[in-house]
Amino acid sequence: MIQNLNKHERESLHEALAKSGQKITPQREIVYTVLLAQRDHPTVDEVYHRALETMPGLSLATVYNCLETFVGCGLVRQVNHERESTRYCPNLAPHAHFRDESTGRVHDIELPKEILEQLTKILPADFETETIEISFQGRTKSSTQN
Amino acid sequence: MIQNLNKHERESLHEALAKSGQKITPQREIVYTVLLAQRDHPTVDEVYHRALETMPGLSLATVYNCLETFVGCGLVRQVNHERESTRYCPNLAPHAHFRDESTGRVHDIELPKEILEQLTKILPADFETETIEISFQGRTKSSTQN
DNA sequence: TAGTCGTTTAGAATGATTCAAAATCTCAAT
DNA sequence: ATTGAGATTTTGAATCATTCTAAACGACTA
Repeated sequence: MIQNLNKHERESLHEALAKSGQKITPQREIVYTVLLAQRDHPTVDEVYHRALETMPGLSLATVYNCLETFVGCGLVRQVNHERESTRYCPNLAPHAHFRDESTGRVHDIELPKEILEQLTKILPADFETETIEISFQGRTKSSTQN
Repeated sequence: MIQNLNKHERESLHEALAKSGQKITPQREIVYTVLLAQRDHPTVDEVYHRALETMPGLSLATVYNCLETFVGCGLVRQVNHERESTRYCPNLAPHAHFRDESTGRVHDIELPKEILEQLTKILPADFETETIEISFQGRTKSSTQN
């Protein structure tokens, strides 16, 4: 059902973990695989249930741990909307998020780097940015459920 | 300690409530007053404790209710960062937020409307935006605690 | 084979927020 | 002024995502 990681993906994972001095474990591989398999910004719980199919007995706490690890080593981004459960996104290119209020789905929106540059310019001189998050909220008209 | 609302502020409040068919109550006036008195993006709990000084006996649930009401009628904006407690902001002009990681403080950043316009342009044609949130995360260099 | 250290696990704990039900208040109409 | 209907407030319990704790496990090294 869920494809294994390909060579390149496995390498990213191993490299990122190694770089921050952490180990490769079956749990981490599966959680990462689940994230790549369906890039729909799943919640922890969704990741957990998808991963259970491959590894019954996996615990929810481990999924929390794995995802936290990935965020820590820059493999994955967190996506928050209001106070809803945190969602996870393996897209590392700079992008914004659009949350469709009618479906609850989150879509990635490509973010031209000029806009990012302009944004950093509106900050006072002594403000140093580490992260910029841009999120849209609204509805899609046609809703061809893309 | 906390100034009363001035004529204009009181009007905004009454008008906004009236427009959405809701009543004016002492609790709502005080909560709104607290928000205007110190525009430092307080959490519900902070608003609650500040308001208690003027109205002992006020309940936390009421503060939740009032703030929800204000958000509902567009008087106040919510500000979320990661999974921290929601903060509240009575600044209605379009602006972004900068969260200083070293102090935890949130600063308003004026947002030129050209940028907002550009942002809406990066969306696919059938995406209709209702809200755009932009938040920076980082540190201030000088930290003259402005 | 034993020791070390990071990881996983289950379940308890936390903390922000929401809910439920009863008491109270506001305001328009009398 | 008084009343009544409906909105609001209050208290305390409930919920839910997330974090914590402590024990078990595993991989690797001495």
